[in-house]
Amino acid sequence: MTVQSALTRWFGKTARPLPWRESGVTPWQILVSEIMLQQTPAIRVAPQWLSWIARWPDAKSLANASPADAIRQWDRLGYPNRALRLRQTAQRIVEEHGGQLPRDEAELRKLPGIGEYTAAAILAFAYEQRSVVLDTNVRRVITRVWHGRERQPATLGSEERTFAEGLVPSTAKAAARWSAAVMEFGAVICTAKKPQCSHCIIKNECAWRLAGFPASEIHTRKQQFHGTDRQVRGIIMQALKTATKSLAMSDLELVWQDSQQVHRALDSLVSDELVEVTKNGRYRLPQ
DNA sequence: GATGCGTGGGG
DNA sequence: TCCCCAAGCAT
Repeated sequence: MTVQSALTRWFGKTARPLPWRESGVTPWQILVSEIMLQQTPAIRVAPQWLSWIARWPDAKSLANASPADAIRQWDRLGYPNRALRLRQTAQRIVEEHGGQLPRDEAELRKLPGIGEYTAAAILAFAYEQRSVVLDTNVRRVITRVWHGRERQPATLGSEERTFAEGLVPSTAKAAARWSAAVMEFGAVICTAKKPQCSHCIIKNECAWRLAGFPASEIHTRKQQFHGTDRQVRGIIMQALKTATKSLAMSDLELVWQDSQQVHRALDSLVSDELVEVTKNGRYRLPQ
């Protein structure tokens, strides 16, 4: 039995009951889940997806919502730019695609917030087309099982794409199932931090295990979060989301000790159109 | 191609 | 406490 069929069978038996996997979920709703899942764990997305879909079940309804409503409904999923782009995509779909999500990869990639991974995921999971779905889970599983290394390269290159494409089954349905299976396998078994190798059904095929689990080099430290503009942006957005009216600069300067940094973070939020300046020079979510 | 962009949970 | 990481994208 090939690794592909083993993981696909495993997925069929043990897949987590995530709400966007239920029958009757539309391609648009799959897209909403994919945007929410960008850099956010599925367990945190699930309840937010349910309430979002209950409020805005299709592109048209979201297109008619205000940015402020979308940002507030996004709640604390992080990266609120995603909420804005999702709403912009809804408007584009209504205006340019008759309210229907495109089935074409190039058309999907033109939409704000949809990149290489998300376009491939839509093709596979919403339309059951053959595509090369390469997220962090798939890259990690391929690196370990086929190349015998612990960690994938920092940047995704053409060699990785070519190799991954060669693993995708030729028929559309099998390809879509494989992508779902290998992603799930990376998310719950072949995890980054504490892989469950004792429960792994392909341990005898794993090049990483056969090589004795060699550790990869520690990569350069990421940006520290505490004290960054990112943190201040989050605090400002939280203040504006909970406010019942617009806030003055003097209000916002109270949310962080460094008022220079508040100014800088606020400027970037305005530039991102996550914050609006009123005629009176006050601040609020974009109406 | 490196960097910026939230938030929360786990070790 | 601190650090890592989580279905990436845009610039």
